Amino acid sequence: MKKTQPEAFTLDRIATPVGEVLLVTDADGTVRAFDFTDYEARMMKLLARHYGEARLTPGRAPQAVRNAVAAYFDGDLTALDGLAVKTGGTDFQRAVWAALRTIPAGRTWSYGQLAQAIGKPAAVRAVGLANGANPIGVIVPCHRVVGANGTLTGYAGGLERKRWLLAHEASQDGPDDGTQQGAFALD
Amino acid sequence: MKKTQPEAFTLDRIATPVGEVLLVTDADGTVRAFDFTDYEARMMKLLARHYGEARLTPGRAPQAVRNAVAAYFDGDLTALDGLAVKTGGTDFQRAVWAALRTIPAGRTWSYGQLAQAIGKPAAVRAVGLANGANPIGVIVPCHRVVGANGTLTGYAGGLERKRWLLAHEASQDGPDDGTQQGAFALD
DNA sequence: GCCGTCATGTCCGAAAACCGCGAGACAGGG
DNA sequence: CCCTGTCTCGCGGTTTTCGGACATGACGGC
Repeated sequence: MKKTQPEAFTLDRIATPVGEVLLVTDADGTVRAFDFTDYEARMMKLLARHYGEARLTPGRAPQAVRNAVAAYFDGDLTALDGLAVKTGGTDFQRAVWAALRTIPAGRTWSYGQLAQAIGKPAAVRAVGLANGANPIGVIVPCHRVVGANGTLTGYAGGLERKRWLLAHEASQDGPDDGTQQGAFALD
Repeated sequence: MKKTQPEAFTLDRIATPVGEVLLVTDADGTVRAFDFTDYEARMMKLLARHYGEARLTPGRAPQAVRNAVAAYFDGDLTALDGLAVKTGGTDFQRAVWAALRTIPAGRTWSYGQLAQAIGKPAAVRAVGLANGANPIGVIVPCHRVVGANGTLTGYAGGLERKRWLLAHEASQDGPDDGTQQGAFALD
């Protein structure tokens, strides 16, 4: 029974403008999961899938990480870029998640563009799947992917939040950088 | 992705009258696996299943364990009884394997008796399955289980060896203890 | 006696379902 | 004619489900 000790993680909770978030870090201070409190069940399921009954002990994440999160929501859009993250998942999923982090704040990609970026232009739909299975929301910016026609299509934390995040990121440097960053519907 | 460090085991090889055996022990000297060399692939598969890519380093098992094994094959049939063992597997399987160790040398049970012993008299066939999945041959004496009519039915190390082991155990104290220990076919 | 039948737990492979897509066809409405 | 909304279909990983195979044995029919 014992299966090579369950690996101990720390579970922190932080308030943000879009609701409280859950932040899971390991002993090295590397981020393992990040999600909104009202989707806690989903996060737990992903953690269980990747790490097999990992032990979560409530506690405080490293100050550097907490600061970065706060800074991001405060308007410093690149504050999260330096954070170390680690995930489980299949090779394909990890490729998708890695590509996500290359999308700059304020910009959006379509699922097709993302598929192309990882060298599998036809795996468009699978990319959507992997996107939805992202265990580290916001920090790994899966919200920066929208439909080819600009619709938001979906978000694990609720479309409302996806809309808010994109607006938050777009509002900083204005729409004059030539890309279609403002193409999503603000309702 | 690293999954909670692989747990280090020692792999020893010992010569016996029925061929070389593989003996896997952990840092505590507890036996984790025991099988015949010509079925190495099967043992590796079981180890992988239970411990997920456990690291095996060739080496020497604790002398106490090596002595016990030698003593058993030399005629001291109870020499293995004191050895500590540890396994993975499901609750059901562990129940079966635990029950196996209560069968004294020189005696045999039927699969039905074994099923009854663990409180699931109907799970006869499942007991056979669990028996076949036993990662610690000989020490956990799965060879002491035979068909209700006395046929040997099967053995992961080859029926030849099952036959040898039973004969070895029966030859020591004679058939006059009243039980059906000599009921198996010696070919 | 010999044979088919059924209960039982676990693993394994195959198949299907599931989708946070996107391109193309088509019908309406200005 | 152009633009838009709706529908259909093919795409491709991942997860789930399902069915079979087994180290058996008790039972009911022939």
